[in-house]
Amino acid sequence: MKTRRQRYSDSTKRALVDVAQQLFTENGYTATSLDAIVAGADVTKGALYHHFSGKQAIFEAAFERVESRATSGIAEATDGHDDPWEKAQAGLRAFLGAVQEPSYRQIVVVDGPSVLGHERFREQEERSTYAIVDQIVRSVLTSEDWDLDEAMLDTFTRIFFGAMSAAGGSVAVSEDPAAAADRVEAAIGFIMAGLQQLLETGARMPDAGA
Amino acid sequence: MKTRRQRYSDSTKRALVDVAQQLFTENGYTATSLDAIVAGADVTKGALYHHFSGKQAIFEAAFERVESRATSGIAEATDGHDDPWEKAQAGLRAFLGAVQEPSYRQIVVVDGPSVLGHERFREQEERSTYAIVDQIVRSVLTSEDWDLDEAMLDTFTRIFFGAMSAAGGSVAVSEDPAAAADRVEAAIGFIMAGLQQLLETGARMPDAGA
DNA sequence: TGTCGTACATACCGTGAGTACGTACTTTGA
DNA sequence: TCAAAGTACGTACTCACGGTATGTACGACA
Repeated sequence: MKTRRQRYSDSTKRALVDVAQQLFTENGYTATSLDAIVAGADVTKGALYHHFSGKQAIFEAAFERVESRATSGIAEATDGHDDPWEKAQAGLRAFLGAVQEPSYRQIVVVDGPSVLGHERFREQEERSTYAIVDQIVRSVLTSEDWDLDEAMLDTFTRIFFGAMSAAGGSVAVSEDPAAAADRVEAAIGFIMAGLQQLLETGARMPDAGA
Repeated sequence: MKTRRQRYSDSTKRALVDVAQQLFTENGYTATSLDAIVAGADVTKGALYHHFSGKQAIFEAAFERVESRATSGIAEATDGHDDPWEKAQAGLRAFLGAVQEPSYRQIVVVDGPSVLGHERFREQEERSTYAIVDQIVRSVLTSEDWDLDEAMLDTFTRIFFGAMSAAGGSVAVSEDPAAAADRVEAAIGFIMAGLQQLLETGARMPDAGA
């Protein structure tokens, strides 16, 4: 049972993150001042510094919210598909959609690494969108007929995650995003099909541990 | 013929970029003050603002230098190979090496997008490392026996470029970079081999224009 | 009903990017 | 050769912004 005080508190905190997310999305991190955020939320710096330890902290709150929304969106899209291949298709489509959202592009892709730092950024990603991609890649590249060791599966996930992120970014700036997204889906589908075929024919990795 | 004044001028400018690159690499963009840069170069802010329009401009100078060094390093590695496949192997290896350099990781990968902005960042990349990757991908994925249209080749380049960047980043933070690099090379080689095999057997893209 | 902690507001400080202006030196033209 | 002009800086300052220190009102709880 939330007390009345807590409800007020929660609402101002939510208002702060709301405004922060919007301003960070529109102007980027450095061009967004705390004064603008507290003005937009109709509070003062005292309130902000009561709820957050500083600018980076409120950015991270917005970051987590955006990542979380993207993650649940993708998870929702993959649910209901049992076939790994269909699941991958649906996930890829949802991923490409999520990456095109302005908030995601600016807060996660552009400002995320520099504000949070590389390792903290990776931590955040690894327990959200990356985790989903990892799961999908594993289900598609794993079978009774062949096996890849753990390190190699990780490598493939990294590669596909990077490929999809970059592709998503190019889709977003394309003049015909729908067509670009179709091309990306086709290309990645093609790549996965080639991989499966190679694995089925029992091809060995080209000197993986040289 | 350079006048004496110009030589002095050039040397201070070079000194400024030298120090800037080092400090940006060590501390990141925002944590590097212009005062620290001019102190390291033994000049004053007047000198800096005479040569550069501001902090972003001197960052961009450092950025271009780092990108240029990476580009020439990769180009050097691919030269001398005539076979597209060997060229791709050498280029990939050089790319993975370049991405591991601290200056490249911090200035280009981490701070680049947020400081320069997404579109300006893309411009810079497109005329340096991206151009090389594009060339290599084209040479490997083009043959007399099959053809991909221009847009599809672009898509593949984007995908491979993103894959290699992400993979390079993970190689750099790995505890055994050499082994990680080997795995990445193997994985990408595997992907390319699968693609070639699919193309040779005349497989069509899975509904590319659906 | 008093007191204690929470949820803010207000006033202030320090840092750092950017600017205005001064100055020495060097090239250029008569 | 000597003034005039432009270049390559140095010095001193402003201002915006992140952060802090301190005050205060109000709900919870005894």
